[in-house]
Amino acid sequence: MPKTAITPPRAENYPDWYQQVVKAADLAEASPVRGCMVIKPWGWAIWENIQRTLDDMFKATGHRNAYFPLFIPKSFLEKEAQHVEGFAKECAVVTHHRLIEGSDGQGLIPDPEAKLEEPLIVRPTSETIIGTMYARWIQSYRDLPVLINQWANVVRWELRTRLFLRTSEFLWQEGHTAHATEAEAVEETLRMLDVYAEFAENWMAMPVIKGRKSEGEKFPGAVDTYTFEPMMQDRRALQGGTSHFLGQNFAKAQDIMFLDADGERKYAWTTSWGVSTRLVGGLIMTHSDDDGLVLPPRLAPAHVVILPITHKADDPEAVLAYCKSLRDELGKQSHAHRPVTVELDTRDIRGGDKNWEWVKKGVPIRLEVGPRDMASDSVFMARRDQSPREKQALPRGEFVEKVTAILDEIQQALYDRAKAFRDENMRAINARDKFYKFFTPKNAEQPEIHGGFALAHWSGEEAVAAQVQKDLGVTIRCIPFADPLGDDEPGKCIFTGKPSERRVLWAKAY
RNA sequence: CGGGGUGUAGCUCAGCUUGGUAGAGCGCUUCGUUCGGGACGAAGAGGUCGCAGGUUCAAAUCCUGUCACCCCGACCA
Repeated sequence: MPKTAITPPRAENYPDWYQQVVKAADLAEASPVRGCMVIKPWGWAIWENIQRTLDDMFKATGHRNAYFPLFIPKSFLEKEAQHVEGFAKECAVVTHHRLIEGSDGQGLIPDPEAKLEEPLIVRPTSETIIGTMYARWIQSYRDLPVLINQWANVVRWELRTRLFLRTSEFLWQEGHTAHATEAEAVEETLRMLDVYAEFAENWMAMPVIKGRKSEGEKFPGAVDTYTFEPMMQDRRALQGGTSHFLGQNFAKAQDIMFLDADGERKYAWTTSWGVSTRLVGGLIMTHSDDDGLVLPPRLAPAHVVILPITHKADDPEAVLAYCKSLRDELGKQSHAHRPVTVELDTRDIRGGDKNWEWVKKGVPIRLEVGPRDMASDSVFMARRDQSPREKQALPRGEFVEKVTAILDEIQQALYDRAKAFRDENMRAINARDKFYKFFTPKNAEQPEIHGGFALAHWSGEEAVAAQVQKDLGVTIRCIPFADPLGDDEPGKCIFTGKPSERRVLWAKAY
């Protein structure tokens, strides 16, 4: 029997560990369609919780949901030059609208008679189609701001995919707003970045660094891209989500104009912002351990799982009844705006298998309830943030009363642990050779987990950043709003010696 | 799109060099013993060996073609 539920452990082969966690928790699996995944019920339930929470936050900041088409006429994509350049090479294209029987057993082939006049692109993002509609809707400054979000799937034909982190089709939300003034649009962009960061930290228990993307890393067509970057347990950064200030670039490309109070016709200022199913990948890589998935209680599909131990009870039905009443009682408690959710696992499989299955699924609290507990009116509890073998007996009443507090404690413990890990692996670096050493594995054949977040001065030259990326695979993750180590002073670029306004965050990234 | 590799049972793979018509482990089903813990024994179900041609008395095995997938790069939420 392996010492841990997941083989290999993180330290041995991190990418493989990740795949095994996804598989063991039954979150998703590869589908027959290249690069596209099937999200299974447990994974989908996590996504639903993410969606619900974010959706509430979007509504609370004044946004409404709407829906725009999956297909975008090719010409729309062509309107914004940088935008085309950024996305053209990874688009799925629809060219026909009918299939016919081919000759010689070719099977079905596109009907040449049914070729589309203009190809349709499966949206890689919806700025162009939504902007086109905004151009129709916006006439006057009184029509502004337009604050709309859509939950949708998008397709980017990625060459290499990984479950949740990068799939050809992925699910996301994309907010698209239009404003009368630049200041308002910038404020919106930053507000939504804050919403994301708050969600990441308070719900996902995932500490993040907020900042602006460098020129080389920003969204195609944006004036400024803002991002939040958490550290995964292999010390790489994950771009959690982005919020873009689009200036008037898209408004000009799509004629989004309004008549202002001063009687002048002006271009609107637009923003867009999104997070995707990639967050599930981030959640996994932030908290999970060598025994599988670890879920923060606030997003867990189930808070508590009850494992009845009935095999040697005189009266198994009585144990089950005890478990059911416990479930109902717990369900009356609430945690983070939703009722405490309880799974009662009555399946006829071995207790050990059953227990480990829920360990691997990451449920925050497991309760073993058997005749002994029933006799003493107690429960036997194990927490997912502690060792799988660490269990404690608690009086039933006390447990029910404390369950919310225990869940809060687990939520906090996960955040603290993730933050401590990140802080341990983040440092200011003031010399080029130290920087290169930091990001170079000791064993090049089988690179161990190394590096982390480096805060180093950089003068803003893209060529320098490109060279670093080429040498080390390290990129500028963001120009932090506030230096996470507290040094916001200007200095000199560690690569060129040229003046630098502030330290920027460097890391290997997903 | 470059470089490497692999397609055999639900999964992981052996068999291929030296052709003789299919194997293991895990998983699954049933029974029994166990069990506050990922146990053990017995019996059983399950594959036209990616696909199409060719060579041969005979092809998982040799040849040709083709498709798909994986890994490493480049690109990317």
